[in-house]
Amino acid sequence: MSEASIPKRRSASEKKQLTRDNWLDAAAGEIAAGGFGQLRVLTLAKKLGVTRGSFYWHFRDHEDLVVSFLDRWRDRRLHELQYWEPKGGDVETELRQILELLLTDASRNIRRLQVELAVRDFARRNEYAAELVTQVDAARINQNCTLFQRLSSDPQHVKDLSLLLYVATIGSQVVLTGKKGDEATIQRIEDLMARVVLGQRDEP
Amino acid sequence: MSEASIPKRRSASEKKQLTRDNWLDAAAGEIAAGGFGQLRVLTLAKKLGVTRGSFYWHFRDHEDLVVSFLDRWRDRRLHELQYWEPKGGDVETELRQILELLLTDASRNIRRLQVELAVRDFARRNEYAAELVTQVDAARINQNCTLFQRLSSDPQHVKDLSLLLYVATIGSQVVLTGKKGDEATIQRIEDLMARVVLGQRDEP
DNA sequence: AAAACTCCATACACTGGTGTATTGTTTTTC
DNA sequence: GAAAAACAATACACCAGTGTATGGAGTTTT
Repeated sequence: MSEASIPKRRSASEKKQLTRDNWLDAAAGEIAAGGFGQLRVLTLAKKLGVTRGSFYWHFRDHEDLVVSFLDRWRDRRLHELQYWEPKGGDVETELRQILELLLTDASRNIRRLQVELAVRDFARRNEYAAELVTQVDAARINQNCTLFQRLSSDPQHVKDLSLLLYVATIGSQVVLTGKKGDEATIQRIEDLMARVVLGQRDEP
Repeated sequence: MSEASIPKRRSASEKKQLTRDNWLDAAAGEIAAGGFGQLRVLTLAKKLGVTRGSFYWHFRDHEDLVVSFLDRWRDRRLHELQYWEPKGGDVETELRQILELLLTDASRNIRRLQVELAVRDFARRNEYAAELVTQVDAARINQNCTLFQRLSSDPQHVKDLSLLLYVATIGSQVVLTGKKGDEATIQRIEDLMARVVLGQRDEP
């Protein structure tokens, strides 16, 4: 596999040849909608306007697709963390930024959220997926520690706070599944969370 | 057909006749292990030592099984709430009890937890399941409001606190998926959560 | 004890999905 | 511009699973 390959194909409905990534993108749609259990090669092919003959050229089999998808997901989730570096400012605004990123922004990108929940669910019965999810979780939790270090000097307390923030955001994403009043609710959680965390300023 | 050579009924083990609930219990196992997508009539029958002929006497079809299972789940989750009524005592011990119930206890009962997560996941692509989950969520969140009313006089703040506690517990259950060090981690979240909530005592 | 009811087995028709092999059609590359 | 490589269609063999029809075997009712 040489790099320097500029994918110049965009298949909407015209007859352009597909790439591995096109299949993975299509898979993302299916996974977001129905989870890994509903991921069908046949459906994907139909969606892409080709037959399964194409699929089995790009992928060894169904499992290859799943593993490739998971790998790409992990890589992207880890890579995007570098863009979330705190922009500076005082602790409160920085916290606000992170909260908005984790809660409000995340809840808007429903496709991405659906995929994440699907991966998480799949991880409960798939060793490999579980491993990747663990990596991503650890990286994300670790990410926020740098912020919380400015709130407390106790390293254990810092880790706990970061973890609490993380489980709260994940829980929000699981419970508030795109209903109507969820936007406002998430906003309230965000506010409360900020209040709660700032109330934890060094007092062990 | 020669005269009875192989004992047909309860051939391997002394089996009484099955009831609808037996099938639902078996379904719970499958759902906990693989989610609703992996729920197979054939597998269930094999597990129960019978053939599908039995199933189609107890249930109209596969969907009937799913709906029945969901209904039973909802009923049980709503019903059990009445046993979680606060036993009295001061606010702190009461909060401790609830936290222990929601976090530590819940994480021990992994079968129950697996089913709940599976139902939640299924709810993302099934209207009916989504409706039931919403009911259960609302009931549980409402449950804790009575406690938090003793912490704050602002009804909105009470609801927010209850919601935060709830999403944090759900998030914990999703993230901490039965790994090794999770017991201790959950304990720490429990402590921190208590600290955080008590720190929210009426301060407008 | 015969009838009736309850529960389960067997056999069959059918659907939807995977994977493989072979051939056909585009693009690259030389 | 022809050979080679990349991509896709077609046909096939082959499951795994659902649902139905029907015929039992056990149990209860009359």
